[in-house]
Amino acid sequence: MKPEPMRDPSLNRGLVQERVRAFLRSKGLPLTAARIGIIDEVFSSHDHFTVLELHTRLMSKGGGVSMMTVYRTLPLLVESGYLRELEVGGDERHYDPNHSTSPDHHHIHCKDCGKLVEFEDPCLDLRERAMAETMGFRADSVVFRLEARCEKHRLYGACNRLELGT
Amino acid sequence: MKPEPMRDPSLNRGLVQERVRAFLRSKGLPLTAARIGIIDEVFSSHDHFTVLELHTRLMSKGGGVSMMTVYRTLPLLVESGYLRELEVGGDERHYDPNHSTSPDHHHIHCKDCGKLVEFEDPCLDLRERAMAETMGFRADSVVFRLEARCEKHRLYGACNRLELGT
DNA sequence: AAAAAGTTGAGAATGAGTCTCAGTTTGCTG
DNA sequence: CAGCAAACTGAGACTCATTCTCAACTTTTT
Repeated sequence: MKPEPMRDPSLNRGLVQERVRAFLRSKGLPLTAARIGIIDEVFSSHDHFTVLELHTRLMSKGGGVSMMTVYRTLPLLVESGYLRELEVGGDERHYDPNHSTSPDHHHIHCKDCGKLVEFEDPCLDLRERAMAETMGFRADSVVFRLEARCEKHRLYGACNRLELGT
Repeated sequence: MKPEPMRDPSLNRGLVQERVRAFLRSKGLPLTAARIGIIDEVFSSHDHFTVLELHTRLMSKGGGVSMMTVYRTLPLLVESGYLRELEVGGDERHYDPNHSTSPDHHHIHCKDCGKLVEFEDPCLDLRERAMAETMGFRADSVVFRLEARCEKHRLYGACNRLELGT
């Protein structure tokens, strides 16, 4: 019996795109060509990206948008709840378009290879929620990040769903 | 019966300062006046600080050191294991001089008030270690950060030692 | 005490992100 | 469909933390 994939592919990206557009409409914000292009591109894949990477992807597909517009639009998508801003150490901002399909996944960031890996751990999730509540925080943007150094290539293995007791 | 304070004040700072100096010596690095002044100031209190804050403190106490030297020295202290670099979102780097006295504490960062709060949670520590090992990481620089929005001033309450079941 | 090795700091450079403002697009209303 | 107010866009200037450079200076060694 295989473990389930971390994300449910049936929750398709087109639906997410539509929901984000609806969010903008609900805020009374014009749905410009630039915004549509950015939304489509952001939610066309599951990959994490930086602002520059996204801009490059947009340019290569002919959707000519300036960096400035990308910088201005991404916070709107974050506000919609469908995009998450990752806080990886370093200069560049990283984004994660999987927030809606798998809200409780976390990240491991390896300082050596720079790789970002996602994982799930229901036990950690419970603990986080309990802690946030106990301390009077809104659990709204709780972030767990495991910052570590991996030993060479032993990194890419059993990264999903630990089966530890408790 | 009061809860114990999070840090043990008996592990005095003078000892930490001596250990850090020994670390530099062991690396064959000259113990210059600038480095001694920075070490003394960093480990003279338990407060988190930014590079600018530390520099200001040094200047106000007559230890005239340039920002450049501060920038160059702090990574050495991090390497010694007695200083920790915090990864708070934002432009400025934050440091935490409590790594040696309380290595397994974590941080809550409130985006509204900007406040950094430390807390301990042995359950989370175990979980972290287990996960790091399972995934083939060196547990050496595991970091847990709870990034959240506090509801006004409900933040400052039961921040230490949660007593949740398992 | 002089040479070798490493450190220091002022100022220039870098680079991600922000600001500005003139010109354009959007969505409404008649 | 035209007109218009309100909002968006982008080129380039700007910010600001951090890094680079290199000549002058300490520290340590011989």
